[in-house]
Amino acid sequence: MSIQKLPGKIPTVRQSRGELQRPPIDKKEPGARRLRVMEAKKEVIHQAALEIFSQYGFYGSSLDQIANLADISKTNLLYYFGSKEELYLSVLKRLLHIWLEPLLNFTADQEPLQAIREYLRIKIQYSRNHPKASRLFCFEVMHGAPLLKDELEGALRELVTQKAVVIRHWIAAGRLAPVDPYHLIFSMWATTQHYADYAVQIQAILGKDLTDDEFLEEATANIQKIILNGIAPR
Amino acid sequence: MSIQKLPGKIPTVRQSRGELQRPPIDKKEPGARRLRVMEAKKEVIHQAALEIFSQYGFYGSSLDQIANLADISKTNLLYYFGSKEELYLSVLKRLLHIWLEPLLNFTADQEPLQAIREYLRIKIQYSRNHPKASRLFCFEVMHGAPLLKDELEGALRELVTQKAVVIRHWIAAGRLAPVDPYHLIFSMWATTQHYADYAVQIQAILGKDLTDDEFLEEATANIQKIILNGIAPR
DNA sequence: GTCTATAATATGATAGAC
DNA sequence: GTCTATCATATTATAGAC
Repeated sequence: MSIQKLPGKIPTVRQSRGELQRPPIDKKEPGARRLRVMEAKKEVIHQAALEIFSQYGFYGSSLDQIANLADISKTNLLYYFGSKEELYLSVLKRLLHIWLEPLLNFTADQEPLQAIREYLRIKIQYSRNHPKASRLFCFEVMHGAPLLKDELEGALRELVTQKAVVIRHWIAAGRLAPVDPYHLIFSMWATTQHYADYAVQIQAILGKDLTDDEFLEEATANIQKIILNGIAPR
Repeated sequence: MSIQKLPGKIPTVRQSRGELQRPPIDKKEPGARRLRVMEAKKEVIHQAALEIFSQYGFYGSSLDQIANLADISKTNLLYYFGSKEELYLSVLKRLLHIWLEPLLNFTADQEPLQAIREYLRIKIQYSRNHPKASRLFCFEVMHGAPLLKDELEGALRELVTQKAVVIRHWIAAGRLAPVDPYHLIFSMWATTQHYADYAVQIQAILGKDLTDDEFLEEATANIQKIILNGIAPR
C-alpha cells in the first residue's frame, strides 16, 4: 500500500505531572483547576484531530492516529469526546467562525477597492495561518457538506447575500466595474484558498508555499493586482 | 451517523445477456468480442469508482459501494482490478491527461488575451463536464498526492514552466500587464475549478450549479471579465 | 468469469478494574 | 480520569467450486 498513513507516533513533549508542579494562582472555585486541565487536554485533542482529519478526511482518519498524535490512549480520547463524529463536529464548529469572520468587516462605508484589497490580504493570510482548517473545510464541502449544509444555507448564505448588496451599491455608484457580486466573491475565495487547498501542487511546481514570507507577499500582490485591475471602474 | 454513505444500491440498467443478442460486426480476431466485453465492464467499473471515490475519497470508499453501483459483485470487481489501490490508480491516471490537456493549446503565436479568454472558457467547461474528476484530483492533492507527486513534479511542472515562458514573452512585448505568470496560472486554475470543487457551497448560496447553462455562461463571462481586465496592458 | 465461503485485519465503541 | 481487555462490525482480499 503506497498510500501510507501517518507514522505510528510522532515525538511529542509529554507533560510530566510530577508532584513538584505548583497549583496555579487563579483558583477561583473548587474544581476550577481540574476543569482547566480538562480543557487543555481537549485543546490538545482538537489540534491532533485537525491535523489528521485535514489530511485524511473523516473516513480516512482513525481515532488511533489522533490519539497517538495527542499522546493519549484511544479510550481516553473517547472519554473526552464520546464518539468519532462528535470529535469531528467539534473541530468543524470551531473552524466555522474563523471561516466567516473575514467577510464581516466588509462594509458599505469603505472605499471599495481598498476594502477588497484588504479582504484579499486577510483571506490569503488565513490560508497561511490555517491551511489545515481550509483543507478540512474543503474536504467537508466535497463530501457534500452533510454536517455543514445547514450552516452554509443559513449563516453563510445570509452573509454573502448581504455583501452582494454592498457590492452592488458600489457598482451602482460607479465606484466599481459592473461584475456579478457573487462571482466576484467566489473568485476571491477561490484564488486565496487555492494556496492552502492546493499547497502540495504549488509546492511541486514552485517548491514554495505560504510559510515563505516572500512568497506570501508575492502571491498577495499578484492576486490583488489581477482582481483589483479586473474590477476597477473605467 | 449523520455522515451517511450511499444508498445501498442505485437502480442501474442491467444489460441482459440474452441469447438473442447478435455478435457485433467487426469481429477482427478470436476473442475480440470477449475482450471488448471485458473492456466495457472495466469502463462501467471506472465510472462507478469515480463516482464513489470523488465523493468519499480513497479511504472513505469501499469496494462494496463501488461494486453495487457498477451492479457486480465485489469479488467480480476484484477479478478486473486486483486491489482497491490498483483501481484507484487506474481511475486517477485516466484523469491526468484530461487535467493537463487544456494547458497544451496555449501557445506563443496566439493573441494573448484571446488565448487566455479561451483557456478560461475551456477550463470552466471542464469543471462542468468533469466535476467528479476535479474533486477526485483535489482529494488526492489534499492527501499530499502520494500517487501523483511524480506526475506533479514531472509532467505538470514542466508544462507550467513552459507556459510561464510564453506568458513572460507576452508581457515583455507589452501585450499583457506585468504579472507573475505562475500566480496568473494559479488564479485561472483556482477560479475555474472552484465551481467544481465547491459546487455544494455554491449550490447552498445560489441554488445553482454549472449544469445550468445560463449559470455556466454567467460564471464564464464574469471570470473572463475580471481576469482579462486584470491583465490587459494599459 | 462469476459465485460462495472465509480468512485476516482494522477500527469504533463499551465494560469494568483501579 | 485512565487503563486493560473485549466486543461488534466493516472491509480488503483470497481460495476454490462451478
